[in-house]
Amino acid sequence: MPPPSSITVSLDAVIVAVTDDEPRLLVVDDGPRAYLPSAPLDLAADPTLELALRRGVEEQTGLDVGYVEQLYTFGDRDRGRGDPAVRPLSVAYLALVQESPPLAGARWLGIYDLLPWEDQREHEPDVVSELLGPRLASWATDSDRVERIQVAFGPPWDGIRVLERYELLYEAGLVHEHAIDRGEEPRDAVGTPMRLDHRRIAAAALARLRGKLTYRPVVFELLPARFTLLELQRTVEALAGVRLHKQNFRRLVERSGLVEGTGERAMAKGGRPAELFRYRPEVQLERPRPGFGQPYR
Amino acid sequence: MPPPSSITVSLDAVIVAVTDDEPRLLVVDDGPRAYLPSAPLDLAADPTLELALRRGVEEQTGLDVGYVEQLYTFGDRDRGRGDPAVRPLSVAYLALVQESPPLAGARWLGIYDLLPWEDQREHEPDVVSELLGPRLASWATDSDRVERIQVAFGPPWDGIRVLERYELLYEAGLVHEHAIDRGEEPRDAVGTPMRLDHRRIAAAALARLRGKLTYRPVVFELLPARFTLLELQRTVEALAGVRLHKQNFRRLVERSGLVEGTGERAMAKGGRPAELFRYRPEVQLERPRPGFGQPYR
DNA sequence: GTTCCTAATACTCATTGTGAGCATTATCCG
DNA sequence: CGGATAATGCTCACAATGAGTATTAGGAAC
Repeated sequence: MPPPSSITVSLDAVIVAVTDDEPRLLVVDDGPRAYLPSAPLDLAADPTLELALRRGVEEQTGLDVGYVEQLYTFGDRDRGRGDPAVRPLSVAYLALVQESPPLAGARWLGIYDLLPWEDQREHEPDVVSELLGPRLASWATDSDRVERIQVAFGPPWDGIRVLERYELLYEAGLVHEHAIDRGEEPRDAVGTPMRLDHRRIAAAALARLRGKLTYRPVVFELLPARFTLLELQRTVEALAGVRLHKQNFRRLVERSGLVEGTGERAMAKGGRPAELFRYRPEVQLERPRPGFGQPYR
Repeated sequence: MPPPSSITVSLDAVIVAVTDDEPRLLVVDDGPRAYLPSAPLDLAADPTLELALRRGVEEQTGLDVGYVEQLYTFGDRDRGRGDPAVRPLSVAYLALVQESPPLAGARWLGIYDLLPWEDQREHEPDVVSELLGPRLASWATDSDRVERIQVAFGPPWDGIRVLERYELLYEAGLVHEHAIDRGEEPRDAVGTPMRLDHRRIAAAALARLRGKLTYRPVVFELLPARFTLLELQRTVEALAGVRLHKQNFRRLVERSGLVEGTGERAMAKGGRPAELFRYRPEVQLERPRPGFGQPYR
């Protein structure tokens, strides 16, 4: 097999929304496994990488994404399974939107369908301890593996280590891509697989998002202009993958200056009606790193 | 001018060390302005991007870098000034090392020579308020600019917004690259310029490093195996660009579990001899985000 | 219209963490 | 021996955090 003789650059987008307290990302169907919206870099048409991405996403999904940030560039030799004469380079972006119906061919897919172990909001049927725990334990044949598992999966659980966890599960053969990449028959594994390394890219995106949440007011990109504090909390929880203590969350949010009450109240759905709040962009002028820094258990 | 017909991918490295309480980066001299060590991606020889980078750095500077992490990919049309038929794509990496003498042609350059306004450790001749303040003020002709300046330069000062500040100064014409990029004669501007957009890349690296400092034990990559708490503090201060309260810093560090005392003491240089400490990697097994989270004024 | 149910909001409280200093101790240099 | 210079120890007021308990306001069931 000759070495690759040319490079292709594609822009791949992890477009995230949170609906019904579930974080989702936009995928495109083609064949057995979904993939991320993607655009080849058009040297003539695209003055910047970000514009190339926006154009591609628009064409492929009909979405006009607002907040966009570059995530990571993937370019390892073994990442593709396509033409060996071409080396695919993928510049991945993270975009945040509010969910809207996409063009035919595209659809929203729950991030925790891809990465079920990342959802630690409910303790009951914990994928980690029930399913992965035993299998990881039997894979952990040396102290290095034992330690990596402990760092990645805790305790203490560190929400930000999404990519570390995915890569560990890949190595341990507990995600389908492991088998697929080596042409084997996929055996029992966890979560919905995607094409190529797109699930890894999604993991990188979730990691970045969880990190950013703590020091930049990015959640508001995912929320409507007005929202209740509980909606805000549920959205943060959905992304962080953990439950928060309601009263303490409210306390923090209110004194953080991130939001301000409008006098209006939301129609009650089951209980006392809540006040509607809106994001206060001026917070950026007042505090150094406005965000939802860690816990609030 | 025809559109570019081919893509070149280069790997650029921001290699950082801290010596004499000054953060430095490794640059290569060639012509009037220095540039970052860089390697073209060799499709045949390099299985992964990171390996390509390591190979390139080795060849160009003789350095074997340890800690490496991908930073950002730059690929905008206007970033080069070279052959218009080629679109340069640069995948930038951040590497952390302890300073050692490089090959001829390469040398260490103080990061705050590049970005003087980022050093807020001494208040006296503050580049921001003295020099940049007035010039930015006269550039701030609309409320959007006023606000961006306020967010970027504070108060409150946010150490992490390095890139924002550089880009603002670029737009305001206060760094040499602004003039150079448009073929004008460089007029009065601040800091040592670099080739192409390499100073911007350095700014991105410093931003990343400052962020990472707060939640991962990366400083220890820059320190010898044994160090005093003051050396640790000075290194953190050098990177963060701010002074910290000594006793409080010690308190935090000691109870963080990041380090442990060896019984040894450093030879005194002026005062009571300090105990030598070493990094405790096990901290990763115990605490979720071990680092030097924010202030400690 | 009472009674329940559910969620929003208000408050309390013990504990820990932070920002600022003062005090004491150990070496080196004259 | 008397500074000068750091390293270390300790205190203190105040803010932030983790966990609860208590109260209030609508909608729906009876």
